[in-house]
Amino acid sequence: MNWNDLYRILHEYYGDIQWWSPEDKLEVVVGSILGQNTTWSSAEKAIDNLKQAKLFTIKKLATADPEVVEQLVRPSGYYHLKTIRLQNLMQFILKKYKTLDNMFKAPLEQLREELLAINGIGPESADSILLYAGALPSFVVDAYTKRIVLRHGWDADVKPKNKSSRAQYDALWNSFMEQLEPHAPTMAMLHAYIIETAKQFCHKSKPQCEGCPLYRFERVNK
DNA sequence: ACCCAGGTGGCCC
DNA sequence: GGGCCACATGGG
Repeated sequence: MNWNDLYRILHEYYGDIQWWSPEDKLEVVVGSILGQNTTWSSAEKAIDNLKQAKLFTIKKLATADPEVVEQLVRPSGYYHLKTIRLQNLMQFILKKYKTLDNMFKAPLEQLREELLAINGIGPESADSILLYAGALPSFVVDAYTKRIVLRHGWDADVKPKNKSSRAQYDALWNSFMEQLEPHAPTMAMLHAYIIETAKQFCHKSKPQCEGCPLYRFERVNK
């Protein structure tokens, strides 16, 4: 499967959908941590709590009492872990770049490595930050992306170096990065299409594939 | 009473 | 490196 073809068929099916246009870049950055392995509505609750508590700035989040933050982010789950991770990230940004706008002026590859070096930031969180907060062209490979790719057998020609989850992420990520133009809006839109398709037609245990545009596409191309 | 959700890191062999 | 597991709350 060529990812540009995937974009074309989903664009034809969904048109120009509006997925998520956050008012605030910090919301994306914080959301990349609080959204880990939870529903977005739960992460949003936690973000609202932080805003209500007037803690929603890099500096305040970086320096706030961890016990206070823990209670506020509780609805998003893993509240102890996520507090540590969130404060790690905020302290890094504060110390190294001061502001998000300044941070996103850094070269993509360098910034990606720096983010990945932070405890609590894995490849998906890093790429979400780069693509959705920084508008930098780094494709996001999430659970939805993996599930759709695996279910359709499109990973056959995407060989990871080993079986670690990180190698699998990298193999898929490299494939998207090689084929797609380095254009953030296109990458964001494709990712939005993938999420929409997975939510509608590609559930984890209960297959509800009826009507999925991807099966139609495969039939046509066989 | 299950199963699932936009992950990540630690530990053990 | 590869396999397993803790982390935690909320919704279907």
